[in-house]
Amino acid sequence: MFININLESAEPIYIQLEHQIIEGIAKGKLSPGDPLPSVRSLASDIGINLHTVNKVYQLLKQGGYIVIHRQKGVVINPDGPPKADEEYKQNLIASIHPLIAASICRGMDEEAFLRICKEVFNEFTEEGEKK
Amino acid sequence: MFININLESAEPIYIQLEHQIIEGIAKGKLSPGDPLPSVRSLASDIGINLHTVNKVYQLLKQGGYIVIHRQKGVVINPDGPPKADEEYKQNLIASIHPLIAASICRGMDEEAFLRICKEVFNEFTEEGEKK
DNA sequence: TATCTGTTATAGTTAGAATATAACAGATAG
DNA sequence: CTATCTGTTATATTCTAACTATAACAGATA
Repeated sequence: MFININLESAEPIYIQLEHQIIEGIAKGKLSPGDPLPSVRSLASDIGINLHTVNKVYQLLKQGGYIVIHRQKGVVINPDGPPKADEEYKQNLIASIHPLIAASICRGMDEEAFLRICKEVFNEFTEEGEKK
Repeated sequence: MFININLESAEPIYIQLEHQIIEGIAKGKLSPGDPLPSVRSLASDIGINLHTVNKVYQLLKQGGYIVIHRQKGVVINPDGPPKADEEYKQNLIASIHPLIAASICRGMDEEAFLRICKEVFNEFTEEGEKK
């Protein structure tokens, strides 16, 4: 796997892991139908507890990113994650809100902020091409 | 004050308070030089502990949003917060990164994401006009 | 039968968040 | 001078989240 956990980070391990798997999907490193390691193997792989991995899998399942076949294993949702609905967008706005407020305070205008967003988008679409 | 804390939220009180003050600055409700309540009065105002308020003031001071005159009180930084530097932008990118990854997974394209950002920006610039 | 899967249960440690109470030093108003 | 305000520091406690550890269970598979 491409997982890289920073145990010193203030960001909880399970959040780091969740983000990296979601980013793996966004970049096309993980495609619908692809298998994910078992909770035990992934846990020993990155040197953490299996419960932490299980927690992440539950969150990803809840988010529609993965499907869990009880005794088969974990698979990236063959249908892909559900499309962004109104609830998702509201949460997204709530997350972006404080970032934009701080950026405005620090003298960034809309254009500068959007440029940064575009850069991040390019990072994903470019790496999607590579594969 | 315009502060509104949700004690039931999973988001820590001190984060909520910090965000709301920063948003107050971004919207022009708080202008450079404006005084902020003392840690004790604001704490009793919103029904929380003075140490929680003090923690927020320390964070805001560290971020350059406010200036603390030991026995006078707390004031919005007369020079305004420092401009966004490279470090700030890197942190901003790190914060936006997982949001964009999740949005891509959920079928949002760059245009849809930028539109939401623009909406949030309008919320600030519009309210800035009101004042 | 042995081994793998996710799942559940229980218990422990550690750290962060929030509160409570108290005290200190400098400034200010009476 | 005294009383009161300011931010600041210290100490202690409570509660929860995050993480780990060990064990067991049920279903599937080789």
